Amino acid sequence: GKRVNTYKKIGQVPGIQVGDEFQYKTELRLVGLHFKTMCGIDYVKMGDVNFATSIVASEGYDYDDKFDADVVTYTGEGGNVICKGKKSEDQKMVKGNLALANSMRHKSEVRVIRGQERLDKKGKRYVYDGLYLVDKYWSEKGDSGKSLYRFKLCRIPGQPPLT
Amino acid sequence: GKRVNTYKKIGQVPGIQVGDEFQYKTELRLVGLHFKTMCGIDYVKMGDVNFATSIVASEGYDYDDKFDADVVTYTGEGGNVICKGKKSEDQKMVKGNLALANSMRHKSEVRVIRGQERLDKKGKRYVYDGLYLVDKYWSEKGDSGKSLYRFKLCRIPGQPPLT
DNA sequence: TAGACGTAGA
DNA sequence: TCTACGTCTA
Repeated sequence: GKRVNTYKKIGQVPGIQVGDEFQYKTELRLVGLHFKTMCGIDYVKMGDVNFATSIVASEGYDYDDKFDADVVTYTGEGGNVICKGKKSEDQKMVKGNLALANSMRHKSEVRVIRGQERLDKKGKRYVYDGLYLVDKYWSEKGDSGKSLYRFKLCRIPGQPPLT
Repeated sequence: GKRVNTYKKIGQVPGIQVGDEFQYKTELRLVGLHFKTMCGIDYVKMGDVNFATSIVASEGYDYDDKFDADVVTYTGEGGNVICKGKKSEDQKMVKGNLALANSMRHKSEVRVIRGQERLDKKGKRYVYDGLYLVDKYWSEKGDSGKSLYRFKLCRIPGQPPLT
């Protein structure tokens, strides 16, 4: 079985290879890839600053993330509707969004896990795509009229090819 | 590793022993004990009738379930508040509640999984307690003033003792 | 589309 | 207490 990594860290995870697949988000925690059950951006505090450790990006979902060869365009977190009748809000540069911005500034590696819709459309599976660097980010208006963040991540060369 | 059971069935699950522990609710699905990620009552249709396959009962939680030696008193599902401002409602004899009532009438076995709060209070773990029969159920007023169902389940004799 | 005994962290 | 790219069935 896979080795269990309980320590949240930046960069490569021992025993995990590019292309490894997982059936549930909780498995990502068991192996040490991504410790947040429901959040797309995980991060850890180094000194006084939060750095992103990993993101879970999903194809063909509401978030409009894009996978283009070795470039991922990822939508920030926050601003979503919880209760019917409430409006969505502008995303803020806090928590996971701030951690990704910090990772860009310090050129800190970010693990990318790709959530793939299953063919039977029953849930997702998760594939480890390797290490990326945040190249830039910007804010734009979403379909709701509220602003959201986009992060452009570029895959670090020299890793096994994507499957 | 554990054998993977993908077929939802009533009664004993191959390879699973009383006392087996699991860290996440999704693991219960992987081994075939309980297929619903968030619902406490799982069930399967036999002919025209839904029968309960399993319940996940939790100590020291809002639900006021009781574990007393070989008797479990379990609270039905439904009636909960989703949005702030909405009132809770009376529980209805549908879905999981109906399945448990059917299991009682037909003396059909129900697996009981016990959700235990961890000592560090970070989430729960799940222990398989074995097979039970529904002895009776009734409706009562909850703290909210709305009615809820209680199911009394009795452990079938001859199984390994509870840990 | 909504509803259900999920989980961890801020 | 609340949010957050959960996950399945009816």
